[in-house]
Amino acid sequence: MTIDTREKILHAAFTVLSRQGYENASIKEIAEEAGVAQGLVHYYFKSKQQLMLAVLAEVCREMGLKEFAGEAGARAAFDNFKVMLHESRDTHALYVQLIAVGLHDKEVGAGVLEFVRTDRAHTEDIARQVLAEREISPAAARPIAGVVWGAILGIMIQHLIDPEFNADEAVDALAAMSLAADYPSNLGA
Amino acid sequence: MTIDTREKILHAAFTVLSRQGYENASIKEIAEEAGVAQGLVHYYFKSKQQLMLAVLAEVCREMGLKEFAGEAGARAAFDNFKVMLHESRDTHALYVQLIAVGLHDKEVGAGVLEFVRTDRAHTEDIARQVLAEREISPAAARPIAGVVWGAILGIMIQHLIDPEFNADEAVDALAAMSLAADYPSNLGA
DNA sequence: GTTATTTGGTTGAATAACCAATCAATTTGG
DNA sequence: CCAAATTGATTGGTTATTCAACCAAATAAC
Repeated sequence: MTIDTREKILHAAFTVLSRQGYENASIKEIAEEAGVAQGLVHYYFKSKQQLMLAVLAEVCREMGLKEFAGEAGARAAFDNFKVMLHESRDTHALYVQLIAVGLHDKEVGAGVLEFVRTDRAHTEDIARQVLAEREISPAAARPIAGVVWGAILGIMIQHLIDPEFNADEAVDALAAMSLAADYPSNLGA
Repeated sequence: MTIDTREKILHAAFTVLSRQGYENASIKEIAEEAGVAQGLVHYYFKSKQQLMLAVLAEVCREMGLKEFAGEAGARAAFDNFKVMLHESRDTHALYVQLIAVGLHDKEVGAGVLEFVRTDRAHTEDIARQVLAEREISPAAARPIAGVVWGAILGIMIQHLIDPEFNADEAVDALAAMSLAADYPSNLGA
């Protein structure tokens, strides 16, 4: 039974962190959740911060990028996001947590930044394709990606915070707004 | 010299929190920053959580709502946000911090939620006015507010995280997208 | 007008709990 | 038999919170 112990600890860390938040998550509790002695956590991760970075990598992987292309792809991506909103609540909560930690922790911040840039670049690609399909200058792709990616994050956060927030209709509105026929006419000047 | 001591502590808490983040901000350090004995902090705020709530109120006040109305007001609000992005960096960082804390702290979460709802409702008002000016059904105001408010938060976060992110162009794009002439034709069904 | 007394503000040391990290000892598996 | 994996007690430090003592100024008593 070689169920990777490291994996077990990592998963326990994920669970405890998303349940209790960063500041009340102790190594002791993570070890307990994993059903393992305290010392073992430091055997696999030399510091709590290293463990955090490993969890961050795991979170990024779980939110990982599927491939979408063109306007049809954009619509598929929005639909996919609607599903994720309900299925990956814990992952999203942990993600927001890590963004906050990253604001004051250099290493975590660097990891978060890298993921954000990659993900936003992916959004920008799709935007560029949509613009190309409509034979519009691709100059607007970057600002649009900033808006759309930001709106997705913002909707995710509202969905986490507010049980009455209707995330689905917001995503639909975002899709409509970002795929409206003529919106970029006054953009990319 | 009756400079309100409570105020002094509150301000010190704001400073230390936005400088070091929630999890490394100790009462001791806040007291030092305020130039005051440790015990005094608990004299004015019976627990660290109470202090957090007071700081949250202060943060909400500083991000507080100016009044805007109609499409002209919407444009003014976007411009105002562009200024705030650069002037209120600390406040915004602390805000994100508190959102994350609120995910696992009931009281802070309630405070954050209240502010979010108020602020989003304000956005919804403006949206409704813009729709009215164009004689379009106001049904779309709520989802649009979810998107625009979320995008603002998302842009704020990107601006905090990524020094190379061009927040101004993103805000301009958001303004263009949300004020485009015909975007809501397929919304509010 | 000059002592007491009370009050609210302030101090810093003490408490008790908790934490990440270390490490010597033990177990397990090849 | 050895090396890797695992244990749990220990260490050194930090934390929020409590508390008895102290101070200054205001109020009351004489």
